[in-house]
Amino acid sequence: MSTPTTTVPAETESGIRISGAAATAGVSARTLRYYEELGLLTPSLYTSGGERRYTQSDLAQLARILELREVLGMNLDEIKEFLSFESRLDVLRTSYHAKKDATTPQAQAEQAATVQEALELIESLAEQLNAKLARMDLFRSKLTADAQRCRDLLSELDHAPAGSL
Amino acid sequence: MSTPTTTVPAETESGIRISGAAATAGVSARTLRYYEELGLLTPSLYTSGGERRYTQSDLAQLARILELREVLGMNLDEIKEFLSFESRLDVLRTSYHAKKDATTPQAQAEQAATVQEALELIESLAEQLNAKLARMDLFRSKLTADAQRCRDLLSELDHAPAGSL
DNA sequence: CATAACCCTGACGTTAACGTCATACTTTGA
DNA sequence: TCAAAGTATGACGTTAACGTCAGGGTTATG
Repeated sequence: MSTPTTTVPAETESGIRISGAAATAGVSARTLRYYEELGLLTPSLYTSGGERRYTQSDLAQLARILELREVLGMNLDEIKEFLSFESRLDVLRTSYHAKKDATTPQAQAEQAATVQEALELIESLAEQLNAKLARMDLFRSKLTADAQRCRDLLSELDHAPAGSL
Repeated sequence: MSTPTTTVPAETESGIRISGAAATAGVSARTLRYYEELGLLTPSLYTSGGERRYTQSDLAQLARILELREVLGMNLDEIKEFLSFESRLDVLRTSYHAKKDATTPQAQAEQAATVQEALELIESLAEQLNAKLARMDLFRSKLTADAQRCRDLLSELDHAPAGSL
């Protein structure tokens, strides 16, 4: 309300600092630097002094990376390839819908090839995923059966009070 | 048909040799030796000369280990712990059903504790598995959606012949 | 029964994915 | 403005899960 005496509440240069980003993602700062080194996640901006500042979308990207790693068990190279295809596809989609077919036939052919490649990657991934899901489900049913047998054993042990016979 | 002149088809000392076992399991001989070193898989017998010979049940055990590793993403220590609980449970079950409650109350309490522990391990594992399955399923649906969008894009590109407009 | 084809036990090498530490610079908050 | 807290950049350390190689026995087989 009064004269703005440069009393901005926080963050001289806005964005999340590296340790904050690491903490919210549940990883270490070293991990973030390492991912950047591999080209997996580059912070949206740097301060003039050279510090990394992460945005929300950076954090979202990071979450995706971690999901690919933890849930699908991909290694960082596979993740990089996957992300690369994804972003290439995104570029294609937006550019395609923006400047509707103002492209040359050669460019169109290239685009089609990229999409084709991405489609094949995705389908192969989906196939592997399905196979894995099936095996995991089978394993789960075995597990629940085992658990039931444990419970049976326990109730037997309980209902045979001390030294019956 | 004729006199059996010691013409046995194969294997002086029976059992599968290490490279054969490794080949059928799709791993290396080094891996089998390593697993033995960690106490994960000990061959059922050794020849007098000191060579490892694997049986079918050894191979089955190996297959389980690999499943735990590949499908569930366990590391070898976790696998060892899991297998240990499983075998302990097996011992309990058979001994319990054999010499029906000829045990002391203390032994019974111990058994119950072991079963309880195993049950908890199994349930926690099942829980983690379910969580992972859910996340994977969600990922799968995203993947199939992506694939569909790829196909849409492709058909658009195809049906716009060269430089339409 | 000789010999090619395996196998044994060390023991050192390798790779991915970070951990840790030193040194020097930046940012923040009183 | 100035100290405390955080950060950057090397660079070396670490761990799991094997790979690989040497030197020397063992097995299968023509």
